[in-house]
Amino acid sequence: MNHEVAVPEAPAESLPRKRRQMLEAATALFIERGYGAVSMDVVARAAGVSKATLYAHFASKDALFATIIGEACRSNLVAAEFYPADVEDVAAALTAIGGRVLRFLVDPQRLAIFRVVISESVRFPELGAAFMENGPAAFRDRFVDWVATQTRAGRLNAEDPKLAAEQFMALLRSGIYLRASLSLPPAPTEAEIDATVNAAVGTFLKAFG
Amino acid sequence: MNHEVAVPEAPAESLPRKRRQMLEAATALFIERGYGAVSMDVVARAAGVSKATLYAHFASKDALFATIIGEACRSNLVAAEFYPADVEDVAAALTAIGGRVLRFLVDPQRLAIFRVVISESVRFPELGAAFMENGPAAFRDRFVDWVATQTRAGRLNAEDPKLAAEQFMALLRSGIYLRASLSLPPAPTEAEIDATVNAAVGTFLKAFG
DNA sequence: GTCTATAGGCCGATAGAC
DNA sequence: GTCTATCGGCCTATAGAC
Repeated sequence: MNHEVAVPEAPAESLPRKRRQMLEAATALFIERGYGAVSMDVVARAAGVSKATLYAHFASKDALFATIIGEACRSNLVAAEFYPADVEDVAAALTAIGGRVLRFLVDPQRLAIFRVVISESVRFPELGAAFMENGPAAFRDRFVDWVATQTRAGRLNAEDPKLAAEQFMALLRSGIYLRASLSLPPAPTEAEIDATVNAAVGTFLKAFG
Repeated sequence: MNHEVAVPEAPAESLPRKRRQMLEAATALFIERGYGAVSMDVVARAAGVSKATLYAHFASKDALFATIIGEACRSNLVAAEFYPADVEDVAAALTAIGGRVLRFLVDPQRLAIFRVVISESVRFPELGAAFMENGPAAFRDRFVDWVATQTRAGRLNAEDPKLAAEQFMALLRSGIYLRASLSLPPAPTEAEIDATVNAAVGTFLKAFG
């Protein structure tokens, strides 16, 4: 088995029909069941192609897996409009950002991706790196800038914006997130999510407000 | 495949020699490689027994896995002597507790158990429950009591001790823990661990001191 | 490029001797 | 209880026709 499989840098565009079918089927299956529980037979059947066709496009199961999960690690939490420099109420802004992030984190599909990445990161080191780079680190870098901006504007007081940003992200993961990660019912309710975000904002502002 | 496999409540004592060999070999293998990557042939060979003997003791691979990982989820972080009621310096006490917890969390073997549990929790729901109950929840319950005690003594000011305890645990997992969970080098250094604990204690005390 | 068919191996689990 | 030997199935990957 060859584990030196690169994770592609950017998503492909306007793929041929069959290739798109294979990627979509494999993405759903790998995210739902993980690496070991998905066979190339099942991927091929779900995509409506033969196994030989699958192997014509992807050199191995490893390559297919790394391609797909690496792509699935990308998030949409870094769009600039989520982090306005001028805010009237910093608590409300933090609550909005935190709510967006935590709802993203506890989304069942995102949790499934997280489970797959964390469990295969030992065998596919580039997977953990791609996840970190495109997910948590990308968000953190954007959020660090926002915290620094608010500190310069006198609305926050974070000596070390990077530390403050990491701690805010950590506070969002308190309580319900671990339970959701471990697939434990009940699923987080909207009320729980809001309460967790509000508590995180409260503690963050006592420390850095 | 039968997924309704119970996780045992207590560790067995004075096991027959071969049974102990099987349990030890299987524990190491499952923790290191996960469920899918370990075969019963390999377990039997590592334990120095035949596969038939393995199946004489454990009804299926599922049963063996649930037995072993459920047992491995137990932690030793709840011993009463770690949480003295009378403390001179609450910051120092928090730092001691936090250091113990975070060093426990980033220990390579514990991280490996966490990876296995989180990835198999979908297929083995009782595994996630056993992990939560014997690990994070057991520690949290003990720590909640300590926070409540310190609040009554006037050394902390936590209106909601459970929330405060959850947030302290979350703050400990900020920064280095996610990186370590994803198997990303470099491994956390002692200095990083201490800095993370100190930062968690600082933020916690600003909010609840 | 895409198919059918299959090679070759490892899997979980069991039969039967002792 | 423990062993050797093996079953039937599914796995990754490929050969060869079109």
